[in-house]
Order: sequence, then structure tokens, then C-alpha cells
Amino acid sequence: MTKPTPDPRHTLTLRDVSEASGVSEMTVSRVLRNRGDVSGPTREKVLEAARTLGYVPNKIAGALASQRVSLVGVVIPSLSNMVFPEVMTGISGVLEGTGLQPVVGVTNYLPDREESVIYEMLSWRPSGMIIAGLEHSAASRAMLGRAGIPIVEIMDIDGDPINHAVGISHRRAGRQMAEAIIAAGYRKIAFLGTQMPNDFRAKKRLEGFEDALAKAGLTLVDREYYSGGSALLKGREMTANLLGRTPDVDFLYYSNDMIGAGGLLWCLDQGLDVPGRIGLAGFNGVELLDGLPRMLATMDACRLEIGRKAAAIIAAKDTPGEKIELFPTLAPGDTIRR
Amino acid sequence: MTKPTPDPRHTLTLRDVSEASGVSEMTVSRVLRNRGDVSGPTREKVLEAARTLGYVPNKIAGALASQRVSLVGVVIPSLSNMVFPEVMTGISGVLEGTGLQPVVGVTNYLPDREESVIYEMLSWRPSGMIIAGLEHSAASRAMLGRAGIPIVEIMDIDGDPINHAVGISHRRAGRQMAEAIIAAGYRKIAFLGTQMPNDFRAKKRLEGFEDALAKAGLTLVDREYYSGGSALLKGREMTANLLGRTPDVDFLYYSNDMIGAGGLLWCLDQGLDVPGRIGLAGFNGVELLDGLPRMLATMDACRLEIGRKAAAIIAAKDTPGEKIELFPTLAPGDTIRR
DNA sequence: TCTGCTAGTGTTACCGCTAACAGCAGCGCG
DNA sequence: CGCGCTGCTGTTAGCGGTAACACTAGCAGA
Repeated sequence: MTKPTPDPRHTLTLRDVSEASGVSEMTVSRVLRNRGDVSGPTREKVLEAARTLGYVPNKIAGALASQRVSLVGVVIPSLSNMVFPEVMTGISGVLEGTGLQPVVGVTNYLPDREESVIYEMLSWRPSGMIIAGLEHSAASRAMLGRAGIPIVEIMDIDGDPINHAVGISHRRAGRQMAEAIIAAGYRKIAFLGTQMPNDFRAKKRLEGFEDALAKAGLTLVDREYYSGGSALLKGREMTANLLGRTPDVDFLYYSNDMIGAGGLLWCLDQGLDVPGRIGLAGFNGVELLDGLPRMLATMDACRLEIGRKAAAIIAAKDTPGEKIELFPTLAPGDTIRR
Repeated sequence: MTKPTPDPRHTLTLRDVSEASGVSEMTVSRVLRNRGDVSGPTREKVLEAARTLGYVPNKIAGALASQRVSLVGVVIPSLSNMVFPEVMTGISGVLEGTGLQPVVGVTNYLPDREESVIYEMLSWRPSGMIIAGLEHSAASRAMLGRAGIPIVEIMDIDGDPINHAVGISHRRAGRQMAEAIIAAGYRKIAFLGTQMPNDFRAKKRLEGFEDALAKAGLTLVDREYYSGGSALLKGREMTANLLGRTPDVDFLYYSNDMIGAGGLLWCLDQGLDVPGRIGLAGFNGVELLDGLPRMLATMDACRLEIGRKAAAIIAAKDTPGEKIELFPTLAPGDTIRR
């Protein structure tokens, strides 16, 4: 409730601390960064002065002078879907000790927005960039390629990375799930998922899924798409629609766990025999959903590990470009026959 | 998969663009920032050069020279609990048009970590800071107070803000919920919530809740705390424990919707009559949960609006310090008798 | 005694950009 | 015809730090 500027004069600089402690700015700088030799007493004097003044260093100036920026740009499509927060946890954990700090930018699955977020981030000259996905506009790829810093594209490895990639094969994940479903004896299989034209990972999963169906001489008997809204609720609606339209389906493959959970709740409400009469599966392995009446079949996307590995690459900063594939595990849960 | 540094020589600067387009650096700078008069043809030449070179301005240098930083620090306790992503959405939405960019820091509800996150952020000399909560270490408060920028403390207004505050009264929210519960005729009321010693908002809600109970001559008949893990699952466990211990409870007040949802699912599994035999309520109004078999009674925390208002204060940057109270609405759902 | 070294400190020259001001045409006007 | 103006462009001097080097005293070894 006070005014925002209680400045005695201006904002503090190294000079203020140097005057207060009677040494040069350079020595203050050395003390504050723990670099170079400074005698014990001097160090104490300086720290004391900095503390009582309440000096906070100016990283803008420091970064410009040293040509070193302690930021790592992280560009992700969304924060609200449970998957990226976990990736962030992995990233922060590893970056913690390194003096590097993640800065997130959110694109909402819009390529234009992604381009401008990347531009903005690069203009801060970060030490590295972590970006979800392998598909970016030509301009984005060009900017990133030219930036001269390590670039790690995460989540997906089905494609050509600019530099590094850490992720899983969503095509393979789709295929694996399909194989498990077929092996369990389901034959009339439907897909329910996001409409989003730019969720390439979901798209690849579906491709892999359909490939595997084709190999078994099957095709999807129906499909249903949605866009916004509460995922749980959408899952119910979509499932109701689809079963209304195609009552004899015996398996529902959802593009993510949230809508899958909604579908599961609906099926249970209807008293359908799950997984006997009908099976369900999602994708992501969101821990949040442990605690549903029944465990949804799903596939872990290795989110934490992806975050960790990506951060480690940036922190190492010398690694030559490479593709790191992680392998998700299928959790059959209680919604697929065994 | 290529090497990270395809530099023809070094990273581009204004000088490169100025040479490529045959004008001074200053003119290039003017064009790139749309500031001051530049003739049409010159502007074209410059833009063309910048585009073909792939120049990305260096905001570090720009910020240092202009003493203006387009960043807004946002300090929040967690990203994984559904409530802050929505606040972020509100913030980003408002900041979008202003040229300001949010930078988030996560504290995991640890005061020490909060202090260092604040220090880190201030060292980038942001144009403003948005921080969750009103309770901070003395050092944190001092740093923020001295920073000379607008500080907005969000979520809570039960206390003394450093500068601005936007939020709801959690004490009042707790009281209101208690009153509604009592009015509905429940008498044996228990509380289930987070253990976290630093979730001051949850604590205040509980205080308000107990105050209102006391006014009606009631006290909590039991309570149960948890710390980590999947909230839905924890909700189940806690509820099972509590009802095992105190079977005659007739209302369960949860400190958040997720554990409330877990509890609700457990009650339904057990075939308990909700809300007849037992009522339940949570807090937050997370949209995510629409779609549960039954709508949990809850209270919206005005998250989106809090984010918007906070960002607006920073963007306006001249507003004198003030406390803005928002008023959550109680959504009785289907888990409280009417 | 002189040299060479080291630990501790100061000096200088930027880092890449922008504020502020200094030109300098070309023009209308008294 | 000289004045002031407007429209455009360039020049200069930092912003607040840090790298790189210069300096000084003190001391070991030749």
C-alpha cells in the first residue's frame, strides 16, 4: 500500500557498493561472483556493504559485458494439460545446480505464435533452447539454426531435428497400443481425439495406430473429434455421441488420458462392462488420474525424463547433435482385457 | 543433427545490418523499433537487409541502453495444481498487447526458494513483479520494496501488501462455505487438507471455516492431512481413513477440489448417499473436474480475473498501491443438500 | 641483492544498443 | 533573402557490468 519508489536516490549499482566498502568496483564484482582472489577481510567488508545497502546485481549489464546469459528458453504449446508442467519439473531439477534458469514461453499450438515466442526468446540471447516438437515454420528453424546455441527439440523423435532431439516415437507408441488392443481380441475399434490441426504428436500416434490396425486387416470403425472445453466432460460427450452412432464398437482409443477418463466415467455410468464389452485406452500416464474408479490403460510419455535429458544437454553445452529416443511403457490398467 | 554454430563469423549486430543496408546503426535501430521518422525507402532497405541476414535484436544491450526491460516477473508456488496455469492465462492475455513478457519462477511453497527466485528475477530489473501470497520473508519484502517497480501480490487479500494486492479473502471464503454447510443442516463436519505449512491460503480458509463453525456452536469433529502424491488418490485414502475413524461424520470439507473429487469417488464407490447421508465440498472451481459423476460443491477462486487485474496494474505502471478484493461465488453442485 | 612469482587489487576498454543532440537539406513565409 | 521549421540521418556518450591486463607489495630462491 506504499508508493512503488522508495529510492533514496536511484537504483543501486556496483559503484554504490564500491564506495560504501572503499574498494574498486572490480573487486566488488569479484566478491559478488566468487571469482578471482580476494582477501578475507575485503570480502567481508564488501559483503557487509552489499547486504546493508540491499544491492541486487544487474544481470542485464553483467550479461552484456560477459557475453554470457544464464537463461534457457523453453517453448511449449500449453501449460494447462498436465503434460508440460512435468517436463518443466524435470528441466528445473537439472538446471537448478548449474546457474541456468529456464524461461518458458507458451504457444497455444499456434505456429505464428511459436515463431514470435522464439524470436522474443532469442533476442535475450539465451544459452540454449528447449522446444516441444519437431515441426516449426521455416523461419523458426532458420532462426534457431543460426542462433549458435544448443537447441533441443523435445517430446518427439519422428522427424529431423535442428540440432538435438529427446523424446519418444509417437508413431511407435500408437502402433504398440494398437497391437496390444488387437492381441486382447478387440476388433471394432474407434478413435476419439483432439481436433487441433497442430498437435502433430497426437496425429503421429494415430498414424501409427492405424498402420498397426491395417497390418491386422482392420480399420477404425468410427472417429470423433473435439476442440476446447473441459476434457473430462468432452470425453463423456464424445463417447456418448460415438456409441450412439456406432453402438457395436468394442474399443475406444483416446488421444489423451483426460478425455479417456471422461469416457471411462461415462461407460461406468451406463453400466457397460469394462473391459469385457468395451475397452478403453488413453495416452500420457498422468498421475493425477490414479484414483479413478478404474485404472485407464495408457502409455507413459516419459515426460520427466525428457525434461531431465534435455536440460542436461543444454547444461553440457558441448554435446554434438543427437537424437535420444526414450521408450514409453504400456500400462494396461483395468480397461483392456487380459 | 547439425553443429550448433553455423556462424559465418559471429552473431549479428546492428552494425551488420547497417553495413548491409548502407545507413547508420541508429537508423537501423529506429526502423526496427518503429520509433522516430525514417523515410519509406530507407525503412524498406533496412527491413530487407535485416530479413535476409536473419538479424535478431539483442534485448540485453537494448535494455541496458534504454533502461527499460520488457519483463514482468511472476512468482508462484507451483505449476502442477491447476490453479496457477489459469492465473498465467489471465496475465498473458493482458500483457500480450503491451510489449511486456511474463517470466515465471516457481517456489514449491518454500520461503527460501521464494527469496532466491525473487532475487534472481529482480536482478533482471523487470518492469514489475506479480507474486502469489502476502507472506514473504523479511528479506524478500525488503528487496521488493526497494526495487522501485510495481509489485502485485495476488490470490489473497487478508494481510498487508507491499504495494498492490489482488485477490479474494480466503478467510471469508472459508466462512461462507461453513455457513452454507450449516444452513444445509450438516452438523458433524470434518476437514481434510494439505499438510503444507506454507500454504497460507489454505490455512486462512480453514481459520475462517472454523470461526463460522464456532459461531454456530460447532467444532470440527475430525481432521486429516496429507502431503505429496496424486491428489485424487490421496483424497480417496484420506476419506477412507477419516470415515473409518469417525464413521458418523456428515460433511467433509476439503482444502482443494482434487482431493475432494477423490473423496467423492470413494463415497460413491462405497454406495454412500451423497449429499443425503454425507456432504462434500472443495475449493477452487477447477473446470477440469466438470464431468465427474456428480458436481462437487466448490468455490471459484477468480483465478483468471486475478491474473488479468494484476497484469493490468503492471501495464498501467502508475497506479498507486491498492488492495483489490474479488468475490468468489459458491457453486453448491450436487454434493450439498438443498 | 636481484629476479621471479604470487596474491590481491586497480585500470582500461569494451559488450550492443539507444537517448539526446547535432547536422543538413528543402521549404514556406514575411 | 534570411529565418525558422520540419523531415530525415548521423554522431557521441553512456547504460552497468566484466575480461584482460597492469600494477603493487611481499616473499622465496639464486
